[in-house]
Amino acid sequence: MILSRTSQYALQALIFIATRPPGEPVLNREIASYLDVPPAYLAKIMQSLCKGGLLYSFRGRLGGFCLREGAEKTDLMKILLLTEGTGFTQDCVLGLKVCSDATACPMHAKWVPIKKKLVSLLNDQTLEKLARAVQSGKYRLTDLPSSLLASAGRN
Amino acid sequence: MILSRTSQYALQALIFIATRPPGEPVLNREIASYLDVPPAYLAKIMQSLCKGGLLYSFRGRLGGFCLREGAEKTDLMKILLLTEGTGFTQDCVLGLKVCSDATACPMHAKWVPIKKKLVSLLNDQTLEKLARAVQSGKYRLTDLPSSLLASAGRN
DNA sequence: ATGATTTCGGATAAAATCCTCCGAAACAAC
DNA sequence: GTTGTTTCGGAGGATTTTATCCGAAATCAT
Repeated sequence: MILSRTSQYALQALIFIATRPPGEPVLNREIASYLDVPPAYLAKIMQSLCKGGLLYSFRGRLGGFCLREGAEKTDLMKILLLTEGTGFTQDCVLGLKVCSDATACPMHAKWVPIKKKLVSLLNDQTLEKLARAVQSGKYRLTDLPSSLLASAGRN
Repeated sequence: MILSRTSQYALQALIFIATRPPGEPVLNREIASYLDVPPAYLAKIMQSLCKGGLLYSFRGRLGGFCLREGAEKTDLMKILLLTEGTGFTQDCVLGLKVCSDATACPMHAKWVPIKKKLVSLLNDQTLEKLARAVQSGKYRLTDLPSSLLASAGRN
């Protein structure tokens, strides 16, 4: 799997919040139920996104989470840095501790261009863009209802 | 991490075997010590590569593992199919069960081209090619001695 | 045959990831 | 202040991944 479940939940949740009117806190419960992910686990992830500086949180009635000012401009790379750690785009495919242009694994030369494309995509995609894409109705953030699931194909 | 440890060990081991004279079995112990990976764990992986049809194994004296006939032409995709499963290149980035051109997550359209590049690279790289690259001396299969490790940089 | 070597197969342990539970603190409404 | 709601923080459980151990089977040399 290319992204951990934690990362997938985090991305989904942040994009979802970005589709909502800014400044109005969204309940963890609401996010979890919309995305169909375990609420208690999502809560932990939300917590760490707060600590990571992407979200504000409010307790009690009218509480919930909302994006920090300017966080709509946050790109996926910044988020994944929080959830996957720095190695995610830096580590050698074959697992070598050191793999640079100077001293490389046999995949390095061919791998670098793909990695670069991946990184620039992640740097380019912001929560705002992705939220708009969802709002347009052309793309989904959640699974289809299971009644339709059979006919849709996988790729 | 983009590949599991199991996959990394498997790739390293297979490439290493491909650098050795074909038909002469290589000991698990030798592979593990050369690659500096846990021998008992590597043994399990070797076993599954045998079941996957990539290796022959021989017990007893003069035993060990060697590539099946024609396995030098095996591409990385075939190997990763064994070690990562089919989802590795098929699953949706955001984790949706169904994510196709017909009904997609907001990353889908931008993601597909990168995935295609990745898949065709994996299809193109064979054990033979990679083994040659190592034999040429331009590329390494193992970590540098730790005495040099500090100065070499990470990317 | 006997002994040495090596993989095989199953059980088990350790660590990481995924996930749950619960009491406490913060906050709003009454 | 009391009550209801929500996040916070810590503890713990479940599952998967990574890793170890050991007896058994196969193989070869003597």
